[in-house]
Amino acid sequence: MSKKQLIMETAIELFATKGIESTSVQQITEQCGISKGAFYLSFKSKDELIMSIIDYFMKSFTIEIDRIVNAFSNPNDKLFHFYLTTFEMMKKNANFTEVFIKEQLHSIDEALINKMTFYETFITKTLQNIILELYGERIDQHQYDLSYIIKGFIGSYSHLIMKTTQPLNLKELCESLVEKTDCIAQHCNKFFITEEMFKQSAYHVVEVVKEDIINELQRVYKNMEDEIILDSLSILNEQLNSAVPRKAIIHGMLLNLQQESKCSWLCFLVRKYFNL
Amino acid sequence: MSKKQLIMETAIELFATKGIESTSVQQITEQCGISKGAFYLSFKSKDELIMSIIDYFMKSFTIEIDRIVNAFSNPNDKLFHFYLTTFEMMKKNANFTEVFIKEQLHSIDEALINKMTFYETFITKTLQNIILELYGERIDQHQYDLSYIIKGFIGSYSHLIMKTTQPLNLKELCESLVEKTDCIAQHCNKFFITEEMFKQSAYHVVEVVKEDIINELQRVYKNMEDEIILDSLSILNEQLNSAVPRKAIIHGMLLNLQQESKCSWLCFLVRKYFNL
DNA sequence: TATAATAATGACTACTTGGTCAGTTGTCAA
DNA sequence: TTGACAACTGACCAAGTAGTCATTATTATA
Repeated sequence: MSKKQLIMETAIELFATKGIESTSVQQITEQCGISKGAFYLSFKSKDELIMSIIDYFMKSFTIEIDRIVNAFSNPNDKLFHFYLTTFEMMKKNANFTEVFIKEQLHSIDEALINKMTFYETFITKTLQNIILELYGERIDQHQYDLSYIIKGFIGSYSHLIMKTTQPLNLKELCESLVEKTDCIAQHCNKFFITEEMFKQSAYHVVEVVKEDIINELQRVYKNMEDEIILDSLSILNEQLNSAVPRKAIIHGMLLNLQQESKCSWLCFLVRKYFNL
Repeated sequence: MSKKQLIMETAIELFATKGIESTSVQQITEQCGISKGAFYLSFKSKDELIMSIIDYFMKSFTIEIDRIVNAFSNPNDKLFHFYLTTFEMMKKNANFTEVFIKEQLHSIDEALINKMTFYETFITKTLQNIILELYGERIDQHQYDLSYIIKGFIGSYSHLIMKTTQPLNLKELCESLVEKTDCIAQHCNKFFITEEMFKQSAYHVVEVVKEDIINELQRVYKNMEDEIILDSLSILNEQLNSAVPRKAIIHGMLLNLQQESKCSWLCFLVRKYFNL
């Protein structure tokens, strides 16, 4: 395990029990068994550590949701696995989830807020797509309420998951939630949230821009050694800067890269950018 | 406005924007236009201030929920007003709600945790009673899921209420939520939360004990001047310590006291204690 | 083995925090 | 006008904070 990872994991543990503000860098380094100076070799500030942790988990979560939703064609399965993946990720990263639920992070860097908006918007968008696929025209203006209701289910039951020590049958839970979602979509007539309200409160238009991809590409490039991976990254870079990018080449390069977990986020961005 | 109230209100405002931990006593006193010393005349520590704020709002909320639910006999109205009162209280105390949502308060005094448990349990119990009155036998084991679902609705839509600046028709929202609650209660078959799971995670048996009432009574007594109120408190005290308390007398004293808002919590405790 | 390069240390600084307390101010009855 | 009392002040303290940097240890290379 790299020093960076050690610090992040230790920090999450401490954050979860004592809160972010009340955990000092000193305590983190003591728990890690390293010196204070060593900490500042990995992160240039405490804020950067916090940012990194949040960014890391939000990326994993976003990638995983995207992967699992695309893995199923039946919209019913999509909804089921949207629930299931969410709960599983929360349970797997219980410590982080706890921190995240507890501290809605005031202030902190504006860059982080923008990133968070991106992640949140993407997940909301994914959920909206599932709802529309599932219920289509029929649902009409109900779709925005449904989105809130689904998030309400997740919020409420996630508390249960975090609290309980006994093992839970998450699949059973998700099946019951799909039933309940269906039930509301089929039988309810009164809606409250209008399109305008929804967009104002939850739906920021966030586009992947070429610059983000190039940045991520350069970041990844530095940490790679395998020749095919490096070459794939170069070719991808050429295609990105080309006036007429060829989708087949990009597609192939993504297949090359998807073996490497460090490239997941890059692949995600590229797929969204080219609608692949 | 008393100095105590000034400090509390100023603190809530600052807490809401910067977070509890990041707000210093210095900043609070500066904003109030008082000295640091003056702060410590009203509160013996920052923690006590935090405790007082939370306690104050949770008391108000608990009393209000209890009042409004008892004001209606039709269980459908009860559920509607449970939703409505919750949202209205949240909106009215938006700043506090924000702090409360954002910071799930790690550590802090054990006494506070016990108090919170009491408030939460009482509200959960109230909600369970409404559910049982509404759906009775029919609902059977679904009742625990329903409780989680209702709380999920509240959690999710409260975010909307806090975010949006435009005025919302809360009654319309609550009607739609009652419809959705009904819908799930009537049509869904799959339940997830068992009685055991529910009790373990959310339902602590909390009894009002005589000692709590006596403490509250003495606290209130010191701050009163009206003769009838003072006498009513004395009589209530006698009845509490009597071997055979007479409900009619207690009932009458509560009627005397209920004019005085400072006695609300005392009245609430007494009513729960004697099942009035 | 000698040398260069990198990794890691922890005493240190500059600053903020919650909390105290000797002293000042204001009030009001005698 | 006096004096007693409470309300209030803010310099001060000990403890803790994030972050730095001269120094030392470790490793890789020649």
